[in-house]
Amino acid sequence: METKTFGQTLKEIRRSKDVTQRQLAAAVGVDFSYISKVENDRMPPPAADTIVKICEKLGVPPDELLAMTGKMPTPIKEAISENPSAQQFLREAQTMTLTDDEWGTLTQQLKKLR
Amino acid sequence: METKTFGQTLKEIRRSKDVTQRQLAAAVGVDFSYISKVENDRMPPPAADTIVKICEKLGVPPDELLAMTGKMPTPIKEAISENPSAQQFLREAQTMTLTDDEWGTLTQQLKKLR
DNA sequence: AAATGTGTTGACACTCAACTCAACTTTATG
DNA sequence: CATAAAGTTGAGTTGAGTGTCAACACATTT
Repeated sequence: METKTFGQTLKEIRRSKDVTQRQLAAAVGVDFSYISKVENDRMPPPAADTIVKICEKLGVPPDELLAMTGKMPTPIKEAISENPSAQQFLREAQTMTLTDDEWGTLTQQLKKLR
Repeated sequence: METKTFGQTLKEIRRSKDVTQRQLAAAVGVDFSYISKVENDRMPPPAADTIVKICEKLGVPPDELLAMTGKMPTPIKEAISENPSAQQFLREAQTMTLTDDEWGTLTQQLKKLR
């Protein structure tokens, strides 16, 4: 399973939207040379919040790119940090080492809560 | 609700176990003066992994101290980072801004999975 | 009182992520 | 070809996090 890198993926999305590195960088608030390096995997992926901004400019949901990096946007991290119940949940979950399917089940049950 | 600080809590636990700052520091692998500062809240709480080591030496579960800091130990963070399904779950959870009770419910359902 | 054990403080150091800046090269356009 | 736009590269910067080191102070023991 040859998986695309973060940089390759970003480059493809950006090009498909006909956006230059400079345009993207300006919209996001970083230097364009940084975008170049990220796209060529000469630097690790940007901070989660920067990824979110990138996806906003490119008009795509951030989920795919975020998932590739294993990073979580600040709002989510804060929500967890401030919530002992959530932390408790995560510690339990980790000791159980859930499968993907099990996480899916939980996501379903999550939606049923409302 | 006057909440105890991290430093106060740590100091109490350490003293209750009759351990000196130097003993604790040596066991954990940090300078004893650092322990002093943390206990007096002159520095922010240590990294999550250091907190875990501290609790090991003191023979208490790390949950309480970890919860006070809103930090997550490396193993848990990695488990999430490597798992897109878990991230998906957390993003959903965050957009819903769950209550404590709802987190509790999920923790129950989590246990029922096995 | 001297020595030893314990705790406190101020200043400084080290690491890493996440970038920026300046110079250069490559590609597209008139 | 000339010019400009777009992309690449190496070196340096910045802030947050996580501590260290040396000096001192206080308490206890011998």
